[in-house]
Amino acid sequence: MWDVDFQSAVAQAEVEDRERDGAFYKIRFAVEGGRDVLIATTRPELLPACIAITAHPDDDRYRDVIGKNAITPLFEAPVPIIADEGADPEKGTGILMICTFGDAQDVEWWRDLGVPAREVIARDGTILPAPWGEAQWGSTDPGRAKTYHDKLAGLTINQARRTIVELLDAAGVTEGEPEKIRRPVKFFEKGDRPLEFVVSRQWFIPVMDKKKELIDQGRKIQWHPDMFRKRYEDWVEGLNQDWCISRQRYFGVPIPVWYAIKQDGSVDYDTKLVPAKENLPVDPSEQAPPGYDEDQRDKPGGFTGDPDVFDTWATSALTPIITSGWPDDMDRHNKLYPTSLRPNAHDIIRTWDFVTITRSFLEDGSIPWTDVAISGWILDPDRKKMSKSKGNVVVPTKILDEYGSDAVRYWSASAKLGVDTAFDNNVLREGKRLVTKIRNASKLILGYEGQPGLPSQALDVALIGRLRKLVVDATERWEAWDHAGALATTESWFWSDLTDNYLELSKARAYAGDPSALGTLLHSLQVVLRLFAPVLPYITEEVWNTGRDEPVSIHNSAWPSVDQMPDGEDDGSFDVAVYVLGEIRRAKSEAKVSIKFPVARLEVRGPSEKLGLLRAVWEDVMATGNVQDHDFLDDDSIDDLAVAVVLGETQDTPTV
RNA sequence: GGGCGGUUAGCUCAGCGGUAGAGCACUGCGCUUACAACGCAGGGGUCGGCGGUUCGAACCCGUCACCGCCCA
Repeated sequence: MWDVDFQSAVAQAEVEDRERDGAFYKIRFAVEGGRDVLIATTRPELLPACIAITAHPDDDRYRDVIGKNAITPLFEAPVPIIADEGADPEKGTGILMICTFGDAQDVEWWRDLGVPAREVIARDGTILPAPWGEAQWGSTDPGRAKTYHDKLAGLTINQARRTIVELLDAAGVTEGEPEKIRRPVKFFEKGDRPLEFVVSRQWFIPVMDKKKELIDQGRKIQWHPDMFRKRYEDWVEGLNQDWCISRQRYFGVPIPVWYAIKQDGSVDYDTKLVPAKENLPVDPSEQAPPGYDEDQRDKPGGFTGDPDVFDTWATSALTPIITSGWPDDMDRHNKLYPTSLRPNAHDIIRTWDFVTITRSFLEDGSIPWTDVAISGWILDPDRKKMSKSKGNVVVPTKILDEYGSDAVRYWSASAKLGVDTAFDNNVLREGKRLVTKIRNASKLILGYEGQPGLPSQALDVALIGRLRKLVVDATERWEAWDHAGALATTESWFWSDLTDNYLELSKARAYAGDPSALGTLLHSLQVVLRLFAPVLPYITEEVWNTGRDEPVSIHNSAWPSVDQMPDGEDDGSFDVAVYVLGEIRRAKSEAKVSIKFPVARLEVRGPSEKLGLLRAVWEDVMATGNVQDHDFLDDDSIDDLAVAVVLGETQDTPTV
């Protein structure tokens, strides 16, 4: 496939289908022996390249003409009418022309039928002149064919289409108005002109015969999420061309091949001159092949260099092999390869992932990575794909300046692997908020004075128990490739358990220098900082080193493990404390008084078991709620604690 | 046309068999000595529709609709 604008071949992986308006033109072909047929085509300008006509074998309308010859209008070329299941009876008139080269299907037919090639489209996208009457250009009236063809030669494809339709109309062989249709047209993914099939010399890596092996290679790799492995397999399964690796571009790695030039001055492409492996890399436009001198370049009996370069993908595909030291440091290579992780979005599975897997397989049968992590796209707020040309993109430097680097990392880490997410400034704000919260909470914890000890008080032991659960949970999520879940569970514990509740409940004791409270606070901070560290590297590093004489990076510290933590078990006292404190807070909120407002008397009624838990943490609840007097009433007839809050005298009557 | 995702509070998204969640937005209160770029409290959802399995379904199965992606 050839891009007229880029003047280069492109590979299947770089091609995308785009819906475009088109039309079926209906053209009448005479059939030898009487009747005629009306073929439908979207590309009438390819009529001179018509080499056969085909209809579905089960299509009764055309069964009688299969095997006969038809005559192309204007050019009077006899072409065979063949039956092929690739012809869709539902489309157009059900009978169509096969040309060199309209599309991939045409190329296939051309190969299968072994009919001559009639090349009409030049590499610059114009119509080539044709030697009607000679070898492959058979016609019952070469003079007439040439006359028509001359009117087309040199025109662009679009001009030629208009011109030939006029000529056909004038000849009275079209029928009715063209039928408007939408149909997919192949484009180079970075181009904006339809691709053409042209005849050119290119280098290919055979992959069509290795589909099974390449799918097997994909199965040796862990895909996260696994559904994207299927995406890869579908792509390999659907390949219909070998991998075209040569490009006609200014830059790139030169293809290290020369060709001999015959005595008559023509290039002998069958005599390839290849450099010795140890002499690579080689630039055939600068260097001469073995056994030749530079002054023999482009001369009869001399040589010429291959002018092409490798496709970007063909060279990029070496990345995991090269970064691990190949071929100079094979010890390092053997140690580091296959590499562990390839992260990319789902749109380049067919490029990066495919070509790299293919390249490694061809090199030594290896896989390039053990794991592939496929991220979703960040869509614009209207859930449309971001694109530079549409301008609906996020400018990284702008959000980095506005929210900070940790907040941007928070935002990207919040998106679940493989899930497309609409861009939302609020997530960045949330990240920035979290960073601020971590800084403030750390300031409080590190600002306490006193000697930290092991957690011994009921509330402290319970918090450590909950922290142990968090460590297990977050670790499991990381190991399951769920970074978003690990972050969410860590953030939830930090915000809810630690700052909203424990920091408040522990204040009285912490300000008094209670070793159990101080030890619990410091340990909790050290653990939660390390859980946050992969996502928030800067704030965690900053806090980690606060007060240290010799900075030590948190990113070199060990991941938290429950084996390294103080004992602790959540016996339910934490929830009881939070519940009773919540009742006090609500009563004050409903009374529209400050959170500091004294509770004259608190009456708690409920099962003795829960009252027991409350008694264990009562000192903390009482101090936090500013409770002056209390009464606990055993009542095993109810399941939950019932809390009655009697507020003290107000100095100012609150307005309601 | 085939395949794969998605559809949960106004918005962005978690949850994926056991009493509906978070942040933002909204309402009320509160400058409480970590934090007003904040805190506390509160309102708001028959988890796209319809069937089925189950003691029990947002979650499993079937089907339809709509959105998106990949491939023809």
